[in-house]
Amino acid sequence: MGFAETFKALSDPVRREILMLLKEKPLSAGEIGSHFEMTGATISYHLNILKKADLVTEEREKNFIFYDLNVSVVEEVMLWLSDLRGGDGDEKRT
Amino acid sequence: MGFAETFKALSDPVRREILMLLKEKPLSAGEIGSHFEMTGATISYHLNILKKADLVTEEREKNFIFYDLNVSVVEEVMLWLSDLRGGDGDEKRT
DNA sequence: CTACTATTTAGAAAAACATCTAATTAGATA
DNA sequence: TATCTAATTAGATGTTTTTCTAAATAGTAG
Repeated sequence: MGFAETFKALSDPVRREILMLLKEKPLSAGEIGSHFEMTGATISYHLNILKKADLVTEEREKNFIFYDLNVSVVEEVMLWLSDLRGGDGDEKRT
Repeated sequence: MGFAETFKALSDPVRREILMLLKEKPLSAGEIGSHFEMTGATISYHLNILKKADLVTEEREKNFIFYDLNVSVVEEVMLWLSDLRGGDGDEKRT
């Protein structure tokens, strides 16, 4: 997978907002798009980046494609940060 | 501060490696540079981005400038991710 | 099969980024 | 003060990113 891709994906405000929307429930590309002042093509571009980073999954249903947050990758990032922070849980002892 | 700056800073592999080096102990710009195949100017550029994102602090000592990891910002990012993941700790109940 | 709807792909253009070399600053020491 | 060392700033350049419009795909429904 690679943290490069993941952090790159997380580094854009639009993509972070998309993820926050998906936190509530899966949404179609169109529904996601309606939250932004951007063309569908641009939304598609961002969704593709999120998909490549494995931060979202997609599922086709009828004429729509629903996107959903992939929590496990979010947790991997948290682990990386946890490692960076030092130790990996609640540091208490010397 | 803004997550935009922070995630952008984290999105580069060189900068992530710098942070990992600083996790162990504070280092001078020169010491950091010696870990990479890059000019000092480029390292300085990256350090500046990390500094603007508040991910590192700097401290002058004699002729050197020592950089250190700022753990508290790392923790803020973890909180954001935690929120994204849903709930904020160990989800257990329905 | 045709037409409609949802979404993606292609190509272009502007802005941001990462890197280099050369020049500059700031502090330390002779 | 002159010079040496550590690091930053300036300016240039090639690459990547974000965004758009227009065209293509894919699946639905008549």
